[in-house]
Amino acid sequence: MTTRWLTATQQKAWRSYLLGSAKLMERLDRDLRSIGLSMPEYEILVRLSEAPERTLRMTELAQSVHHSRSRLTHTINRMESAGLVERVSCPSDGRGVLARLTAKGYDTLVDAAPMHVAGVRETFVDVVSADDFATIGRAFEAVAAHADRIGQNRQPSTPAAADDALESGC
Amino acid sequence: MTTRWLTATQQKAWRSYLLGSAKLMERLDRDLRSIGLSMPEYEILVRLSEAPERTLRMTELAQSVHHSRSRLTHTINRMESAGLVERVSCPSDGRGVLARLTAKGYDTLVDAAPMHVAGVRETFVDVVSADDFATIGRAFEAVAAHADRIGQNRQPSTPAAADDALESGC
DNA sequence: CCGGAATAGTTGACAGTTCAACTAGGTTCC
DNA sequence: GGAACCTAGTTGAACTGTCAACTATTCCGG
Repeated sequence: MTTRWLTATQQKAWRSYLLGSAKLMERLDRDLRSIGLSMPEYEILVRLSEAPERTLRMTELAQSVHHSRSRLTHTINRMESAGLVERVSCPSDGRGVLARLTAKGYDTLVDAAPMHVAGVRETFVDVVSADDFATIGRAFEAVAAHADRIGQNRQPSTPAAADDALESGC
Repeated sequence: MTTRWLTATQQKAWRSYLLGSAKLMERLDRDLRSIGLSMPEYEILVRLSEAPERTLRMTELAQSVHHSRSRLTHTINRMESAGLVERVSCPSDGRGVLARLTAKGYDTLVDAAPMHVAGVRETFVDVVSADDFATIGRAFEAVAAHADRIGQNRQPSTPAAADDALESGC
């Protein structure tokens, strides 16, 4: 099968997306770093703050922020050293570990949230129209759902004979 | 000033965006990794392939893929060891270094591109409507442009007194 | 031209992520 | 009730990215 390359317009849109989202994340990360947090850590604080008892099983938390279990272990290690969370062993499952937000962790989130939300607004929400923002939300919801659907039984995506000349690599 | 939190709808859109784009990048990266490349490396190959002589100054290349100069140095080191690019000293500027795509680098790109483009389509372009995709392109173009504009003379974004209670950290 | 400032690129230490291997506690089923 | 298997979480090594410090060259004002 011959490759369906992106049109010039699609390619431009794709590159704008890559660039814009990189700059967006960069800015938000930089903001958070000024108070000693990173984006992934901030998201963990948010998820825990919303959970009953401000506590979640490691695996649930990992799924919720979409990290690997290993990555979460490392991150929680760092956050535990910083006193933001603590580990509690799970009463109902001997294998399980609960991550619980400490008071300090909660305070840190309360400190960080206004700045973070302001950053999200200033660099994103208030930069695009309300309609466009809603469209982005719907579109990426579909992207996430679709990724799950095909994520199951997927072949390694055709090792791909270079059956045609390079046209536009995106 | 009291924080303008995100509405529930905005928050949902924001989280969908975070999740969807994470899954998207994850998939594309995984595809490329099956032939020994990463997203950043792939983008470098593309930029070089499009440049006259398949050659760019390090700094131009860094700006083009939006990496720090340091990051580019490290990445080009790895790619040079892999034989994908080579360094040439710049004739017109004694400080300068040119990165040039090798034949092997070009072949690698020709191999990778069909799979990569197929991945971009399958997980993104063909998942959302053409209109939505165009909207995303325009929106993130604006985000990128705005980030540049405020990136210049920006105060560290108000260290922010926690002047109000936590409502929704995004 | 000479001295200071700016620019190009590299370096090495550190922080964060991934990956594969591992421990340990549950589940199933005969 | 125990063998085989599955799930939860951790570990450590390898890899990637960041940051601040450094070298080398060019630019610019006097």
